[in-house]
Amino acid sequence: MQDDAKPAAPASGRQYHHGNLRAALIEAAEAELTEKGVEAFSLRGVAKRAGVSHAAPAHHFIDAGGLLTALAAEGFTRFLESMRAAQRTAAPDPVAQMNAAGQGYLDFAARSPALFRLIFSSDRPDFADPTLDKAASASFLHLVEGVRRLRGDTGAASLAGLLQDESLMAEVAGIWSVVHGMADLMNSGRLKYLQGKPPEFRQKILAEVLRRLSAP
Amino acid sequence: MQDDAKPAAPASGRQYHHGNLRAALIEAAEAELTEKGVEAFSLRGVAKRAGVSHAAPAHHFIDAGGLLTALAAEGFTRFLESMRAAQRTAAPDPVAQMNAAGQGYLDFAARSPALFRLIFSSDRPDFADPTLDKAASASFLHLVEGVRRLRGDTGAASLAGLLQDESLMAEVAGIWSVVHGMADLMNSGRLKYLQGKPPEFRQKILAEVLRRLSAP
DNA sequence: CCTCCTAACTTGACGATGTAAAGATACGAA
DNA sequence: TTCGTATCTTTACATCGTCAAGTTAGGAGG
Repeated sequence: MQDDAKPAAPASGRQYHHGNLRAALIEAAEAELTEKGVEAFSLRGVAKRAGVSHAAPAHHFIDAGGLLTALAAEGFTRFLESMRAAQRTAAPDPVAQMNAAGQGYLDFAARSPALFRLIFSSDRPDFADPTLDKAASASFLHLVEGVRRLRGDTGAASLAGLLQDESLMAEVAGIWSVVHGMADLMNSGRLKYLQGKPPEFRQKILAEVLRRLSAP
Repeated sequence: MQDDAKPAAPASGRQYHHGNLRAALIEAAEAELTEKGVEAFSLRGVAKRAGVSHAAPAHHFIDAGGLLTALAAEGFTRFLESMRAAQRTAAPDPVAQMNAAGQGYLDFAARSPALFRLIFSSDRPDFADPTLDKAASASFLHLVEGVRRLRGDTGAASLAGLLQDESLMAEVAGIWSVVHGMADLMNSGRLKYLQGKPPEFRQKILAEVLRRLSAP
């Protein structure tokens, strides 16, 4: 009889203490999100997936938005990791790195469309939440640093200082906009033309656009 | 006694025949959307706004998605008109025209954020609907024509022909991506930096990006 | 003018949803 | 061993979208 394994699922029937319900709920929430989409997401459906009663989530998250907030934080972490992973396989020069980051951005959107929509186009996550705010800011800072290397800006700088550099932020806004726009249009299916094409195609377009944007 | 005015609201209490409920529902739906957002949109709330029973919409739209589909079609029409309006006040050369179209794009997103999210980031409207498809395609074609003028492409061409022009479509995808990305990031509040700035600021960024993208 | 057909709208009901309140259980400290 | 408390279940309620059946009114045909 499963003695010390802290079984995630009861051997028969139910058990009161799940052991690690919070993490299980976040995992179930992602499955629910992937299958139903952000707009049809159901908290009771998540509970069912995790094998607990429909009111169990309330003890780990204040409400449905709270669960989606936690999931969004996890989403941003994976989003950043997707960019980093792509950059690891690329040449070390700033242009190649920025290009790879963009590819990682698009990869994430293609691989986790529901999560992408949750973190970029939903009102439900609470961005005042410290955990989510930290995860989102980390992604933003990663982009800013990439642009700084692109411009040859050297040395460390405070976040407040970076935000006041109008020239830098204008370039950040421009570059982020292209990449995000392409990802979002692909993801929502509004740019049907991009959908049928192989990944190399969007890569070529993105590379060309970034090349023009980062030209002196 | 209001004889031929076809009053939209009953003089006292309710009346069975509204007269023009379909249009009134679409109008009410936009108000509901603006106040509650796409994700908290309620069909019963729309009915209440229009002053009819909760089941009345069913006789004009198959379901909630049907109403949102009609509203999305109207949204695309206004979206296109917003671009056209901005272009009318601009110089006639292709570059200025494309710039103005981009400004109209951003203006629409800023003025009608809920409608913008409905037409670009929601699964609820049914894009297989002929009316919505026509409205969405009109906006897309408008963009393609603008890019063609930018490239100096002359003469008429079939839609099928344009879609097969890889070089053209790549440029369309690039330009649309920047403008859309900037609009979406502003709209969702994910690029906080852009939010506080005056409209002229985003105009300058967009103009600079478009200039680089349309350079030979 | 009257009748009646039918579209337009209301009423009532159903299952599903999010969340609050109260009860049940089991872990862990004393 | 006892007991406090965190964890989870059960029950309950308001609200949601949608279906079915009933009610009203506008208009065509006599």
